[in-house]
Amino acid sequence: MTADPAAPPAAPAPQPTVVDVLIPVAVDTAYSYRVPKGLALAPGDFVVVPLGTRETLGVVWDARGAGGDNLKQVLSRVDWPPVRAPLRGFVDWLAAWTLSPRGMVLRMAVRAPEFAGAEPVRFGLRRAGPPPARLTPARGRVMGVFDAAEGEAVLTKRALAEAAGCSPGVIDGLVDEGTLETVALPPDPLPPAPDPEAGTVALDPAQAEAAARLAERAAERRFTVTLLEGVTGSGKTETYFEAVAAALRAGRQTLILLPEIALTAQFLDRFAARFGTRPSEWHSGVSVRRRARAWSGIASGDIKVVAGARSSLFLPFADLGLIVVDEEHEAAYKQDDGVSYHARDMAVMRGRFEEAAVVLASATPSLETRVNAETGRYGHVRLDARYAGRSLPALAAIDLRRDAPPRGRWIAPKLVEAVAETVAAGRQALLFLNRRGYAPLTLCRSCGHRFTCGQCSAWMVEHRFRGALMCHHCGHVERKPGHCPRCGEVDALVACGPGVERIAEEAAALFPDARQLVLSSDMPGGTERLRQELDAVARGEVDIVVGTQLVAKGHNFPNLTLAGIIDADVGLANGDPRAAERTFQLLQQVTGRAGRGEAPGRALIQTFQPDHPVMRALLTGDVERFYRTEIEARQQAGLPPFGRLAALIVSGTDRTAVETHARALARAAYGITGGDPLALAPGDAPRIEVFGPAEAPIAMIRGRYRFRLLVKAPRSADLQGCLRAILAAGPKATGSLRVAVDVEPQSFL
DNA sequence: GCTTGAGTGAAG
DNA sequence: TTCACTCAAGCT
Repeated sequence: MTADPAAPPAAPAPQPTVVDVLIPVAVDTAYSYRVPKGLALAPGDFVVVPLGTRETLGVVWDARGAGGDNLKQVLSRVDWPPVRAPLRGFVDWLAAWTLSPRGMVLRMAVRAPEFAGAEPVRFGLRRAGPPPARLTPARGRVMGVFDAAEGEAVLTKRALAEAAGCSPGVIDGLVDEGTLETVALPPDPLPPAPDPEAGTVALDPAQAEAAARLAERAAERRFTVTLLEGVTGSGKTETYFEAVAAALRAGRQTLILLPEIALTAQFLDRFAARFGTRPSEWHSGVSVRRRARAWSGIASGDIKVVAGARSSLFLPFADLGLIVVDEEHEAAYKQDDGVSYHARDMAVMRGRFEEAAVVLASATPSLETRVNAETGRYGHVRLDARYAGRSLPALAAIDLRRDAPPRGRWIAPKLVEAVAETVAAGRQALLFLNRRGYAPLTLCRSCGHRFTCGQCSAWMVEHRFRGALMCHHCGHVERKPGHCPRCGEVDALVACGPGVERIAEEAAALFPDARQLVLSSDMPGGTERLRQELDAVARGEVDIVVGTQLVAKGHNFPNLTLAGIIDADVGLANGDPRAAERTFQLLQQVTGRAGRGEAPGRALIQTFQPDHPVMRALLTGDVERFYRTEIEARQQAGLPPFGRLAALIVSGTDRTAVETHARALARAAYGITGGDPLALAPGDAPRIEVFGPAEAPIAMIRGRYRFRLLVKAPRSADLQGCLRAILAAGPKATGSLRVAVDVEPQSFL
């Protein structure tokens, strides 16, 4: 990091002799340090301070005048752009809201510059002396590369080795002989800034009007939140791009938040088509070097648009004018480990601190956001028709009580027929089932033994590709045995029920000539491979896609005309108060994948409950009625956004310890809130209530037992204060036991 | 989060 | 006695 344009001019104000420095570790209070004579420090400055035996990076949080004699001294000031007041305010607020130590929140904001400080200089090679005395064939090829290049060529070692078809060792040898020399390469120039006038996109009148309203918000220098609600394929992205253009024209920066998996080449290319260049990317797949460069570019204000995953919320924007949260209903925006926060809600607050416009975009908004839009807390812009006159897919249910597939098969005859027609027409078909693995249950035909997880008693799911049985609850894996562990019978194990792998097997047998791809989050290769495969589907390299929920996320497959839902009832019965909302959102997104190109699409939904409100809403398109019912149910239950909800999570490796601790914590909570765990009054009760152990079953997640105590409060209650009091009064967690707080998404305004 | 120092227990 | 490990406290 070099020059610092954002730094305040040499302060005329009296220099503080003591500063409070927040350190990116798990402490909540900023520590006071003495300022050495001659060092000018202002709030937001990065500094190096002694902490215990080590030295650590910190940020000046407050510059109070004087005081304290036996304080340690600030070691030095680090020449990076300071953390601006809006980001400092955001860090403080987020820490208070999530009840996390402020240092931990700061950590999320300063993890990147640690890379920046270590940014390595890259070296190149150029010709410096006479050819070597001993000219081997490999050396000759290296010299040939320089001969072929014009003028003073400077090449990286890797590029040179590749061009010459030799190993890097050959090049090192030439450097030793003095034929070549290493020179520092200038840093890559930043990519050109996005140009709001670069691409012309034809918007239809409805889109143009919506775009104008969003652009107006983005051009203002004030905090607003607007819900952009548009059916899948209505051109939401192109519409909010106009808000991005407005922010660019106003000279301010934009952050586009996307669920990690939606950050594909496809999205970046759409952006490039409109703005002439790709946005800066920010997610876990971006290399350290590129992150470091992005961080400084964002801090200096040179980078105007960032497309990123939830961690990009903490980037040091110099002048943030617009935050877009795409697919705002996505559960992936919720961070569960470490500081637990909901990125959509935090985006709203970041916007508030930055005086920026916030746009929440979704085809199926979350209930919280929908209610906030209806009550006028958020603006509401709607796109009701598909772009360019394209129609929504034709939807039909396949009633599994009447039109069931033959025994041992899962794809109903009607759906088989539809897939055959689709593939024959040169189009793509999607078979969707939200269940990973081959079969959710394995049992012994001879003795009836069910394979359950030894750690948490959930069913073990067979994964045939891997030859393993897996517990989706706690991650426990074991090899699939050849015989029954109870009665010893050989070859008696049967797989019950379908998973995506089994559907893929069935589809492969039914359509042997079709090119098929299975997409599931547990497939090897990680997110990078997944991104590539999604792009391959978009390019039409696959006829039949068999996938779990990740195929629903923000992808445009122009040649996909059929969506078949294998089992629409999955997830409706699992006791989660959001089950219906989640299922509706998921199925709406999946069916919406069909017919986004020129050819019309259709969706077939296999279900045992065609009369369920979720199915009715999907089939009739009467979304309003569905939302109405769900919102009323929330209101009745006093759940967000009508009430406030948090969970105290007790976790540990010892089941009994977790249970006793949770009970003790619950007792402390009852003492403070006066709640009765077994007689919960619904609605806006005047006191905070705790759902006790009786209602909160113990779960096992990633090898740890976990107990959730739900704390419910009316909107007006001081939930954070109450949680703090409970934590202070409750027993102290020790050893592997941990107590975390999870504040559920809701509205702040 | 990280370091440190106390405490524990098994091997030497 | 020594090493290897876990655990809890404190860091300005």
